[in-house]
Amino acid sequence: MIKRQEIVDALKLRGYKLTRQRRAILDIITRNRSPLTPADVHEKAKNRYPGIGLVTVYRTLELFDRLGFICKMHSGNSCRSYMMQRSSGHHHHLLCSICHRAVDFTDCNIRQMKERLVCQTGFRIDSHLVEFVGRCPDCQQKFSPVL
Amino acid sequence: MIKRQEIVDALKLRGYKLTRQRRAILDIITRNRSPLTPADVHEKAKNRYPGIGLVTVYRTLELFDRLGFICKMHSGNSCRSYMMQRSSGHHHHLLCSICHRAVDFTDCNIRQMKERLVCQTGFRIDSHLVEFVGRCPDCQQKFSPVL
DNA sequence: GTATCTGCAAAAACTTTGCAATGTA
DNA sequence: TACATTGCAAAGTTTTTGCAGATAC
Repeated sequence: MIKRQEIVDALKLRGYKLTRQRRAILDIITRNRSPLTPADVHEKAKNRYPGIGLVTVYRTLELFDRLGFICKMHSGNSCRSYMMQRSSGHHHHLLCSICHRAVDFTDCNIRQMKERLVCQTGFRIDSHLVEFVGRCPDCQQKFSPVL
Repeated sequence: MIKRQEIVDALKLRGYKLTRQRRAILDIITRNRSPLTPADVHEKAKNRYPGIGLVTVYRTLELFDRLGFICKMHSGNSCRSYMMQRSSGHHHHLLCSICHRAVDFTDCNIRQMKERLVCQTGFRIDSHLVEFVGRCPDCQQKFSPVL
Protein backbone atom coordinates (compact mmCIF):
# COMPACT_ATOMS: atom_id res chain seq x y z
CA MET A 1 0.00 0.00 0.00
CA ILE A 2 1.42 3.35 -1.02
CA LYS A 3 1.53 5.62 2.01
CA ARG A 4 -0.32 8.89 2.04
CA GLN A 5 2.86 10.72 2.89
CA GLU A 6 4.66 9.30 -0.11
CA ILE A 7 1.95 10.67 -2.34
CA VAL A 8 2.08 14.07 -0.71
CA ASP A 9 5.84 14.11 -1.15
CA ALA A 10 5.64 12.96 -4.75
CA LEU A 11 3.23 15.77 -5.56
CA LYS A 12 5.43 18.41 -4.00
CA LEU A 13 8.52 17.03 -5.64
CA ARG A 14 7.01 17.57 -9.03
CA GLY A 15 5.78 21.03 -8.28
CA TYR A 16 2.12 20.14 -7.84
CA LYS A 17 0.31 21.92 -5.08
CA LEU A 18 -1.43 20.16 -2.27
CA THR A 19 -4.82 21.79 -2.29
CA ARG A 20 -7.72 21.05 -0.02
CA GLN A 21 -9.55 19.53 -2.96
CA ARG A 22 -6.73 17.16 -3.77
CA ARG A 23 -6.43 16.14 -0.16
CA ALA A 24 -10.14 15.42 0.06
CA ILE A 25 -10.09 13.32 -3.09
CA LEU A 26 -7.02 11.47 -1.94
CA ASP A 27 -8.69 10.64 1.37
CA ILE A 28 -11.79 9.35 -0.35
CA ILE A 29 -9.87 7.12 -2.70
CA THR A 30 -7.64 5.90 0.10
CA ARG A 31 -10.50 4.94 2.34
CA ASN A 32 -12.59 3.09 -0.20
CA ARG A 33 -12.03 -0.50 -1.08
CA SER A 34 -14.14 -0.37 -4.19
CA PRO A 35 -13.61 1.44 -7.47
CA LEU A 36 -15.25 4.86 -7.69
CA THR A 37 -16.37 6.81 -10.73
CA PRO A 38 -15.70 10.55 -10.96
CA ALA A 39 -19.34 11.12 -10.04
CA ASP A 40 -18.99 8.85 -6.99
CA VAL A 41 -15.92 10.71 -5.84
CA HIS A 42 -17.61 14.04 -6.38
CA GLU A 43 -20.62 12.96 -4.39
CA LYS A 44 -18.47 11.87 -1.46
CA ALA A 45 -16.18 14.88 -1.72
CA LYS A 46 -19.10 17.28 -1.43
CA ASN A 47 -19.81 16.02 2.07
CA ARG A 48 -16.42 17.17 3.21
CA TYR A 49 -16.04 20.15 0.94
CA PRO A 50 -19.40 21.32 -0.39
CA GLY A 51 -17.99 23.76 -2.94
CA ILE A 52 -15.91 21.23 -4.84
CA GLY A 53 -16.61 21.04 -8.55
CA LEU A 54 -16.97 17.93 -10.64
CA VAL A 55 -14.42 19.34 -13.06
CA THR A 56 -11.83 19.42 -10.31
CA VAL A 57 -12.58 15.80 -9.56
CA TYR A 58 -12.03 14.85 -13.18
CA ARG A 59 -8.77 16.77 -13.33
CA THR A 60 -7.50 15.41 -10.05
CA LEU A 61 -8.30 11.81 -10.88
CA GLU A 62 -6.58 12.20 -14.21
CA LEU A 63 -3.51 13.60 -12.44
CA PHE A 64 -3.41 10.90 -9.79
CA ASP A 65 -3.78 8.26 -12.45
CA ARG A 66 -0.97 9.76 -14.49
CA LEU A 67 1.28 9.84 -11.44
CA GLY A 68 0.43 6.24 -10.64
CA PHE A 69 -1.32 6.82 -7.31
CA ILE A 70 -4.54 5.31 -8.50
CA CYS A 71 -5.51 2.94 -11.26
CA LYS A 72 -8.40 2.69 -13.64
CA MET A 73 -10.65 -0.35 -13.69
CA HIS A 74 -12.90 -1.61 -16.44
CA SER A 75 -15.10 -4.28 -14.97
CA GLY A 76 -18.19 -3.14 -13.17
CA ASN A 77 -20.48 -0.23 -13.89
CA SER A 78 -18.08 2.07 -15.55
CA CYS A 79 -14.85 1.93 -17.52
CA ARG A 80 -13.78 4.99 -15.66
CA SER A 81 -13.64 3.84 -12.09
CA TYR A 82 -10.59 4.49 -10.03
CA MET A 83 -9.06 2.63 -7.11
CA MET A 84 -6.13 3.24 -4.88
CA GLN A 85 -2.96 1.75 -6.29
CA ARG A 86 -2.49 -0.44 -3.27
CA SER A 87 0.26 -2.77 -4.33
CA SER A 88 3.35 -0.97 -5.45
CA GLY A 89 4.46 -3.49 -8.03
CA HIS A 90 2.72 -5.30 -10.77
CA HIS A 91 -0.72 -6.46 -9.75
CA HIS A 92 -4.30 -7.04 -10.79
CA HIS A 93 -7.75 -6.99 -9.28
CA LEU A 94 -10.50 -9.32 -8.34
CA LEU A 95 -13.86 -7.59 -7.93
CA CYS A 96 -17.04 -8.54 -6.15
CA SER A 97 -19.98 -7.88 -8.42
CA ILE A 98 -22.29 -7.50 -5.43
CA CYS A 99 -20.52 -5.29 -2.88
CA HIS A 100 -17.95 -4.02 -5.42
CA ARG A 101 -15.07 -4.66 -3.09
CA ALA A 102 -11.78 -5.11 -4.89
CA VAL A 103 -8.98 -7.40 -3.84
CA ASP A 104 -5.47 -7.15 -5.22
CA PHE A 105 -3.43 -10.07 -6.31
CA THR A 106 0.17 -10.06 -7.39
CA ASP A 107 1.21 -13.64 -7.86
CA CYS A 108 -0.13 -14.12 -11.33
CA ASN A 109 1.52 -16.31 -13.87
CA ILE A 110 0.78 -13.86 -16.62
CA ARG A 111 4.45 -13.58 -17.41
CA GLN A 112 4.48 -17.12 -18.66
CA MET A 113 1.44 -16.46 -20.81
CA LYS A 114 3.04 -13.31 -22.10
CA GLU A 115 6.24 -15.05 -23.03
CA ARG A 116 4.37 -17.68 -24.94
CA LEU A 117 2.40 -15.05 -26.80
CA VAL A 118 5.56 -13.22 -27.73
CA CYS A 119 6.99 -16.42 -29.18
CA GLN A 120 3.84 -17.36 -31.00
CA THR A 121 2.88 -14.04 -32.48
CA GLY A 122 6.06 -12.04 -32.73
CA PHE A 123 4.33 -9.15 -30.96
CA ARG A 124 6.26 -7.07 -28.55
CA ILE A 125 4.01 -6.79 -25.52
CA ASP A 126 3.87 -3.50 -23.66
CA SER A 127 0.97 -3.84 -21.28
CA HIS A 128 -1.92 -6.00 -20.30
CA LEU A 129 -5.27 -5.81 -18.65
CA VAL A 130 -6.41 -8.55 -16.31
CA GLU A 131 -9.45 -8.38 -14.09
CA PHE A 132 -11.57 -11.03 -12.46
CA VAL A 133 -15.17 -10.57 -11.40
CA GLY A 134 -16.96 -12.76 -8.94
CA ARG A 135 -18.63 -12.82 -5.56
CA CYS A 136 -16.72 -12.36 -2.34
CA PRO A 137 -17.19 -14.78 0.56
CA ASP A 138 -19.43 -12.37 2.51
CA CYS A 139 -21.76 -11.77 -0.38
CA GLN A 140 -21.91 -15.44 -1.24
CA GLN A 141 -23.18 -16.08 2.25
CA LYS A 142 -25.61 -13.16 2.35
CA PHE A 143 -27.09 -13.81 -1.03
CA SER A 144 -26.86 -17.56 -1.31
CA PRO A 145 -29.80 -18.79 -3.37
CA VAL A 146 -32.46 -20.65 -1.41
CA LEU A 147 -32.90 -23.92 -3.23
CA MET B 1 -14.10 -18.02 -37.11
CA ILE B 2 -17.87 -17.91 -36.97
CA LYS B 3 -19.23 -18.08 -40.49
CA ARG B 4 -21.40 -15.35 -41.88
CA GLN B 5 -24.06 -17.89 -42.73
CA GLU B 6 -24.20 -19.15 -39.17
CA ILE B 7 -24.89 -15.64 -37.99
CA VAL B 8 -27.59 -15.10 -40.57
CA ASP B 9 -29.20 -18.38 -39.54
CA ALA B 10 -28.92 -17.58 -35.86
CA LEU B 11 -30.69 -14.28 -36.40
CA LYS B 12 -33.53 -15.88 -38.33
CA LEU B 13 -33.86 -18.66 -35.82
CA ARG B 14 -34.57 -16.18 -33.07
CA GLY B 15 -37.02 -14.18 -35.12
CA TYR B 16 -34.75 -11.28 -35.88
CA LYS B 17 -34.98 -9.83 -39.34
CA LEU B 18 -32.08 -9.58 -41.68
CA THR B 19 -32.24 -5.98 -42.78
CA ARG B 20 -29.89 -4.20 -45.15
CA GLN B 21 -28.52 -2.22 -42.23
CA ARG B 22 -27.69 -5.32 -40.22
CA ARG B 23 -26.07 -6.92 -43.21
CA ALA B 24 -23.94 -3.86 -43.82
CA ILE B 25 -22.81 -3.70 -40.21
CA LEU B 26 -22.08 -7.40 -40.17
CA ASP B 27 -19.93 -7.07 -43.28
CA ILE B 28 -17.98 -4.20 -41.81
CA ILE B 29 -17.27 -6.00 -38.58
CA THR B 30 -16.41 -9.20 -40.39
CA ARG B 31 -13.93 -7.54 -42.70
CA ASN B 32 -12.05 -5.56 -40.09
CA ARG B 33 -9.30 -7.00 -38.02
CA SER B 34 -9.29 -4.17 -35.54
CA PRO B 35 -11.87 -3.12 -32.98
CA LEU B 36 -14.33 -0.48 -34.15
CA THR B 37 -16.34 2.03 -32.14
CA PRO B 38 -19.98 2.69 -32.97
CA ALA B 39 -18.86 5.90 -34.68
CA ASP B 40 -16.28 3.99 -36.75
CA VAL B 41 -18.88 1.49 -37.85
CA HIS B 42 -21.33 4.24 -38.71
CA GLU B 43 -18.71 6.07 -40.77
CA LYS B 44 -17.92 2.95 -42.75
CA ALA B 45 -21.55 1.93 -43.05
CA LYS B 46 -22.49 5.25 -44.59
CA ASN B 47 -20.29 4.52 -47.58
CA ARG B 48 -22.35 1.52 -48.41
CA TYR B 49 -25.68 2.76 -47.17
CA PRO B 50 -25.76 6.56 -46.88
CA GLY B 51 -29.06 6.74 -45.05
CA ILE B 52 -28.06 4.58 -42.09
CA GLY B 53 -28.47 6.19 -38.70
CA LEU B 54 -26.02 6.11 -35.83
CA VAL B 55 -28.81 4.91 -33.58
CA THR B 56 -29.26 1.84 -35.70
CA VAL B 57 -25.57 1.14 -35.40
CA TYR B 58 -25.77 1.35 -31.62
CA ARG B 59 -28.77 -0.93 -31.52
CA THR B 60 -27.29 -3.43 -33.92
CA LEU B 61 -23.96 -3.62 -32.15
CA GLU B 62 -25.75 -4.14 -28.87
CA LEU B 63 -27.77 -6.95 -30.43
CA PHE B 64 -24.79 -8.65 -32.03
CA ASP B 65 -22.90 -8.41 -28.76
CA ARG B 66 -25.81 -9.90 -26.85
CA LEU B 67 -26.05 -12.77 -29.32
CA GLY B 68 -22.32 -13.37 -29.07
CA PHE B 69 -21.40 -12.54 -32.66
CA ILE B 70 -19.07 -9.76 -31.63
CA CYS B 71 -17.22 -8.88 -28.48
CA LYS B 72 -16.39 -5.68 -26.68
CA MET B 73 -12.83 -4.62 -26.08
CA HIS B 74 -11.41 -2.22 -23.53
CA SER B 75 -7.85 -1.54 -24.51
CA GLY B 76 -7.27 1.12 -27.11
CA ASN B 77 -9.13 4.32 -27.77
CA SER B 78 -12.50 3.38 -26.49
CA CYS B 79 -14.07 1.01 -24.02
CA ARG B 80 -16.81 0.49 -26.49
CA SER B 81 -15.05 -1.01 -29.45
CA TYR B 82 -16.34 -4.16 -31.02
CA MET B 83 -14.62 -6.95 -32.87
CA MET B 84 -15.79 -10.04 -34.62
CA GLN B 85 -16.05 -12.98 -32.26
CA ARG B 86 -13.59 -14.98 -34.27
CA SER B 87 -12.86 -17.91 -32.03
CA SER B 88 -15.92 -19.78 -30.99
CA GLY B 89 -14.77 -20.82 -27.52
CA HIS B 90 -13.12 -19.03 -24.68
CA HIS B 91 -10.47 -16.63 -25.90
CA HIS B 92 -8.75 -13.31 -25.43
CA HIS B 93 -7.08 -10.66 -27.52
CA LEU B 94 -3.70 -9.24 -28.20
CA LEU B 95 -3.81 -5.79 -29.77
CA CYS B 96 -1.31 -3.77 -31.71
CA SER B 97 -1.21 -0.24 -30.35
CA ILE B 98 0.01 1.09 -33.68
CA CYS B 99 -2.11 -0.51 -36.41
CA HIS B 100 -4.84 -1.65 -33.97
CA ARG B 101 -4.89 -5.12 -35.39
CA ALA B 102 -6.19 -7.71 -32.96
CA VAL B 103 -5.05 -11.30 -32.71
CA ASP B 104 -6.97 -13.96 -30.82
CA PHE B 105 -5.43 -16.44 -28.49
CA THR B 106 -7.11 -19.32 -26.82
CA ASP B 107 -4.47 -21.31 -25.02
CA CYS B 108 -4.29 -19.25 -21.89
CA ASN B 109 -3.52 -20.72 -18.52
CA ILE B 110 -5.95 -18.41 -16.84
CA ARG B 111 -7.82 -21.34 -15.41
CA GLN B 112 -4.92 -22.18 -13.19
CA MET B 113 -4.69 -18.59 -12.02
CA LYS B 114 -8.40 -18.55 -11.41
CA GLU B 115 -8.30 -21.70 -9.34
CA ARG B 116 -5.55 -20.34 -7.19
CA LEU B 117 -7.48 -17.12 -6.66
CA VAL B 118 -10.57 -19.06 -5.66
CA CYS B 119 -8.55 -20.93 -3.05
CA GLN B 120 -6.78 -17.89 -1.74
CA THR B 121 -9.66 -15.45 -1.55
CA GLY B 122 -12.78 -17.55 -1.23
CA PHE B 123 -14.33 -15.59 -4.08
CA ARG B 124 -16.52 -17.35 -6.53
CA ILE B 125 -15.28 -16.19 -9.92
CA ASP B 126 -17.82 -15.55 -12.65
CA SER B 127 -15.89 -13.82 -15.40
CA HIS B 128 -12.62 -12.28 -16.31
CA LEU B 129 -11.13 -9.74 -18.63
CA VAL B 130 -7.74 -10.32 -20.21
CA GLU B 131 -6.20 -8.21 -22.93
CA PHE B 132 -2.64 -7.66 -24.04
CA VAL B 133 -1.39 -4.59 -25.85
CA GLY B 134 1.81 -4.41 -27.81
CA ARG B 135 3.27 -3.93 -31.25
CA CYS B 136 2.78 -6.44 -34.02
CA PRO B 137 5.76 -7.67 -36.06
CA ASP B 138 4.93 -5.43 -39.04
CA CYS B 139 4.70 -2.30 -36.97
CA GLN B 140 7.86 -3.14 -35.07
CA GLN B 141 9.67 -3.22 -38.37
CA LYS B 142 8.07 -0.10 -39.79
CA PHE B 143 8.54 1.96 -36.70
CA SER B 144 11.73 0.57 -35.26
CA PRO B 145 13.54 3.36 -33.44
CA VAL B 146 16.67 4.61 -35.19
CA LEU B 147 19.39 4.36 -32.60
C1' DG C 1 4.37 37.61 -5.86
C1' DT C 2 3.65 34.10 -9.18
C1' DA C 3 2.36 30.18 -11.30
C1' DT C 4 -0.81 26.66 -10.36
C1' DC C 5 -5.31 25.41 -9.42
C1' DT C 6 -10.34 25.92 -9.01
C1' DG C 7 -15.18 26.68 -10.23
C1' DC C 8 -18.37 28.21 -13.42
C1' DA C 9 -20.49 28.15 -17.70
C1' DA C 10 -20.63 26.39 -21.95
C1' DA C 11 -19.55 23.25 -25.40
C1' DA C 12 -18.54 18.84 -27.08
C1' DA C 13 -18.94 14.01 -27.18
C1' DC C 14 -21.37 9.99 -26.39
C1' DT C 15 -25.56 7.19 -25.57
C1' DT C 16 -30.48 6.36 -24.90
C1' DT C 17 -35.48 6.96 -25.62
C1' DG C 18 -40.10 7.81 -27.89
C1' DC C 19 -42.54 7.59 -31.85
C1' DA C 20 -44.23 7.65 -36.56
C1' DA C 21 -42.92 5.61 -40.87
C1' DT C 22 -40.86 1.79 -43.21
C1' DG C 23 -39.52 -2.81 -44.54
C1' DT C 24 -39.04 -7.88 -43.85
C1' DA C 25 -40.94 -12.26 -43.81
C1' DT D 1 -50.64 -8.22 -43.05
C1' DA D 2 -48.25 -8.06 -38.71
C1' DC D 3 -44.62 -7.10 -36.26
C1' DA D 4 -39.82 -5.95 -35.97
C1' DT D 5 -36.88 -2.37 -37.31
C1' DT D 6 -35.46 2.12 -38.72
C1' DG D 7 -34.46 7.18 -38.62
C1' DC D 8 -35.36 11.40 -36.67
C1' DA D 9 -35.50 14.45 -33.07
C1' DA D 10 -34.90 15.20 -28.57
C1' DA D 11 -33.29 14.25 -24.12
C1' DG D 12 -29.95 12.37 -20.96
C1' DT D 13 -25.14 11.43 -19.65
C1' DT D 14 -20.50 12.01 -19.48
C1' DT D 15 -16.31 14.52 -20.38
C1' DT D 16 -13.64 18.52 -21.96
C1' DT D 17 -12.45 23.41 -22.59
C1' DG D 18 -11.82 28.51 -21.75
C1' DC D 19 -11.31 31.82 -18.59
C1' DA D 20 -11.41 34.90 -14.56
C1' DG D 21 -10.65 34.71 -9.81
C1' DA D 22 -8.66 32.24 -5.82
C1' DT D 23 -4.93 29.85 -3.53
C1' DA D 24 -0.59 27.31 -2.22
C1' DC D 25 4.03 27.98 -1.64
